[in-house]
Amino acid sequence: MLKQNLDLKQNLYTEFEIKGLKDFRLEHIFENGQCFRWNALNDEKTEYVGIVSDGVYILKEEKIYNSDNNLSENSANNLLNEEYIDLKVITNKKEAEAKQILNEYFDLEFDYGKIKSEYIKLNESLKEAVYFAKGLRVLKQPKLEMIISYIISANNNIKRIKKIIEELAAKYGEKIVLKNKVYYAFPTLEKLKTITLQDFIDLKVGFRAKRLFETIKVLSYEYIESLDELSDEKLSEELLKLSGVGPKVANCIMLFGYNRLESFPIDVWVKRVMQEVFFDNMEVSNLQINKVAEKLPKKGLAQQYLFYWIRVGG
DNA sequence: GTCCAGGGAATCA
DNA sequence: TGATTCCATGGA
Repeated sequence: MLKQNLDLKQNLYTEFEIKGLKDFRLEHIFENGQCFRWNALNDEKTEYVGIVSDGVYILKEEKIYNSDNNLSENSANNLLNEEYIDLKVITNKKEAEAKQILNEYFDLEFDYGKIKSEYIKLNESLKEAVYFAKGLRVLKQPKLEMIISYIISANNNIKRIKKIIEELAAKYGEKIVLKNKVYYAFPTLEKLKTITLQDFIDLKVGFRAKRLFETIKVLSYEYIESLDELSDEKLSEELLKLSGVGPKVANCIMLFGYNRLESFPIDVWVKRVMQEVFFDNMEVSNLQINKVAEKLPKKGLAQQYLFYWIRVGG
């Protein structure tokens, strides 16, 4: 009897809508390399399931409409800021808490209209990228998860990174049930500290095993949170002390975990698109790329539009 | 400065 | 199909 109640309780879920979202498209947000725990549920990529700390969320784009409340086609020709979207949410969390978490996670208070209008005046290619990825947002993701995930990401591809993180969560994370399906939260730091070097090798993280093991040993939640007080420069300095964290990884952690919109991670794709847009396809150093990037306001955000544009539009 | 480390996806022949 | 290339970091 007791067990049955427990199962029933685990299968409780909440369903609600968030209405009138601007600058918001699930595909643009989830398919640009900033997160690893969201998976599309349909080919149109209008419905996703994902995990945020200890919550599972099924998100579905319900209705897209313009300011006159007319239904709108998903067309690249639509003017910026014209579209609104209603999002259906199914979650194991209570409605009020879920709303608060999603509001923070998607940074819904941040106004993309202003920065987008700056970008489209700045450069033709950037304008094209912004129109192409108009529903893109930079997520505010859990910091520990970002540190570990981006160490795993070093010299790796997104598909495999996702697979490794899924396995890590399945082995060491808390179980979460939603609609009779089982999901796993990203492991807590306490749990991560129980993972041996051999365990990491068994997870097939390759040469990153030692880096992960070493870094987890020195981390604490207090330390991770305290870094939030630092300037961009100091934060970067601290992150670079961690084993497995170089300039690219540090910038990813800063941009996606600490919401530092001036961080500019340069991977092979960003290098490619920057060379194409600003250097007439000439081979240049990261130093030169950074110099050009300095001229872009909130350059981490600009980097995201360009990355999505070159990878998906390309 | 140059080389290499696992692993698997992507791209090539 | 099988071979080759790609990928970000750190240690030798």
